[in-house]
Amino acid sequence: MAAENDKSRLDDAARAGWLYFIAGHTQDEIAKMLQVSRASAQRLVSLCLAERLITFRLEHPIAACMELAARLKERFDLVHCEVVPADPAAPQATAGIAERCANLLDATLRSETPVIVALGTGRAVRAAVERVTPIDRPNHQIVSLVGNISADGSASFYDTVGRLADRTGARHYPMPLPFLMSSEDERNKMVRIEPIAKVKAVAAKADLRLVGIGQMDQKAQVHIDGFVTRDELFEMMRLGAIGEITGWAYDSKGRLLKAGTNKRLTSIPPEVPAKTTTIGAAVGAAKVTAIAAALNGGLINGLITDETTAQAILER
Amino acid sequence: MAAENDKSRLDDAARAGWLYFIAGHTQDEIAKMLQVSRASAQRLVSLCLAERLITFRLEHPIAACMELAARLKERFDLVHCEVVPADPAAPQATAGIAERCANLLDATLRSETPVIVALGTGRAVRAAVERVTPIDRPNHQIVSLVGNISADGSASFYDTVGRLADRTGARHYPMPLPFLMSSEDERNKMVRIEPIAKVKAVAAKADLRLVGIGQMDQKAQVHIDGFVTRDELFEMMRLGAIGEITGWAYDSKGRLLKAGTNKRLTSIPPEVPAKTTTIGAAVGAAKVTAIAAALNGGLINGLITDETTAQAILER
DNA sequence: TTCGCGTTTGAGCATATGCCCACGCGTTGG
DNA sequence: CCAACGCGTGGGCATATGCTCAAACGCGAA
Repeated sequence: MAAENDKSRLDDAARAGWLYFIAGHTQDEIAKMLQVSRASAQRLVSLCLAERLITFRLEHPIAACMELAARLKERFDLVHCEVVPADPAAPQATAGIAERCANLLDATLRSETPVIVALGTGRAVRAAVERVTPIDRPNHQIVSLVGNISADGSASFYDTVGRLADRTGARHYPMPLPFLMSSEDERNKMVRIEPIAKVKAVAAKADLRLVGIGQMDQKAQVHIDGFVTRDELFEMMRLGAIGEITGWAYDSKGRLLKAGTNKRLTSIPPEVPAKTTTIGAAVGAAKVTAIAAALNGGLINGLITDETTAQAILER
Repeated sequence: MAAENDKSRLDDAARAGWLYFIAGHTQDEIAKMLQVSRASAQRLVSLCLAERLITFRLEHPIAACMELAARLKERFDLVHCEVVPADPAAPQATAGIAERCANLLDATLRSETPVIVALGTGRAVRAAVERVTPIDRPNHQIVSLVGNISADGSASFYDTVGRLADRTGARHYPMPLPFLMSSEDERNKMVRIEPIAKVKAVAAKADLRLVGIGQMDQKAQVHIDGFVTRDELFEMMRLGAIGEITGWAYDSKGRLLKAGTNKRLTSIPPEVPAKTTTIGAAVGAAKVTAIAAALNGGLINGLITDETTAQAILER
């Protein structure tokens, strides 16, 4: 009896679901057709969903991305996650994620109330800034998390802060320091001087941090860009470094190293775990380990990546 | 440019559809996520549907039935159509359709305003009547479309009208005539006498006609039940009869024959094309041709059948 | 540059939906 | 046998949705 009842109820649920989703009738119409109250029709439709009698299939590449993003968000407890379709023609292309980062920046900067945006390193971040829609927001503040003077004394071409400020009229705070100081003592001295302390103070209040994620291997961007020497890189690798965010090297568990270049680094250190919305932006097979570690260590609480990379992170 | 735009628009539509149907967000939430107005979010979801980016799949046997019913309704312009799941154990079982017929009768009779229900022949109709929920509706009227006296002079066991009246307290009008008269003249005389004319008048005002559909072959129910002789049956078949409704034989195009037993038949003739809601109830491979012809000829404008039969009708 | 045309946008409203509550019916346990 | 319980039901309300319409926008032509 109970089974019979359940069966007929599920039949009705299926009927209702069919009429609702496939035939496109309203629940009122369905109620009349099935000779029940509208409330019951609603329950049947709802039951149809609950019992998974009906499934939705999205026939579009985006679907997989949405799925991956949802899983990443769930798994790593992220406040924000976006996965863009992989570009088969250019697996390393940052264009896709840069567009999304720009969109995120646009959304943040659109606010009328003053916001503080902190920027880290990375090609994606730089490309994102180029794509931000110009908008006049003089009350916003843009702050750099990393020194913009490279080893040779020239200003780094990663002048993302300046670029973004240009587009928004916001006040900006580049960090007028070399990436690395020559010693721990000197670093500690420098970060206490007034202009730097000011930058730190602003950064500490940031509403959004957007940072690149670098892998620490022979092709590490920090080395390629000349911020750390080959020897420094190898030392950090020996110490267990597998990734870096704004220069701060961390190991495979996402723990910041307390040695090597990290002791001489002028960059503003990440919060651990991230409390401020801190979005990592990175793609590529080489970065999978670094991204996963950053996620596990709570160095970031948001991620923008592509389909291939997202897949790899989840499959680790 | 246009293509690029369209593509990104479809991407957004897919995103919106995913968020709406799969993640279960409201359109308001989606609007915020995608940085558009709620109205636009609604447009995106709607576009997602229109572009068939998303498809619904109902994982339930009922789904196929609903689909078949919709196609039958469309193809033959029916006012009502139901297809019940085929019972693999008993392909000829009328239980399923009887239940639906009973449901239809229930629904009709539940009305407080007086209704007139006309009943034809058929096992499904008889079984349906047995399943009708008793309800007190003394103002309704139940009228028979066929004579209830069989050839041997006894009252037919198809006393569906009486049974249904018992269950509803409705006034009922059996047709106190033999199924066939001995000649056309006699038939014409009989149908003009007062009690019969009254039945005809009531039947003409019926709100619902529920009729069985019989095939005209060697296993024709009208012959098995003794209403027509073997010779009469064969004559009708020779004249092109392939089916009958309330005894009225028709050909493969659904045209009523103007010869043979039809000239001596006392049953109330079908409207052609059916204007009153006239529901045919029948299942079985043997009846496919007869049902299809009745549909094509407009002898019925509604159908209750099973999955197998529905499939066969559509594949003809 | 300005004008006009077609498209897209967001406010607002009528409608549909989801959900809470009190009720009634059938079932179970004492 | 009755009371307590669970479950489904329908009414009613707050919210979400679909749609209309006027305004803004972009785009191409003069």
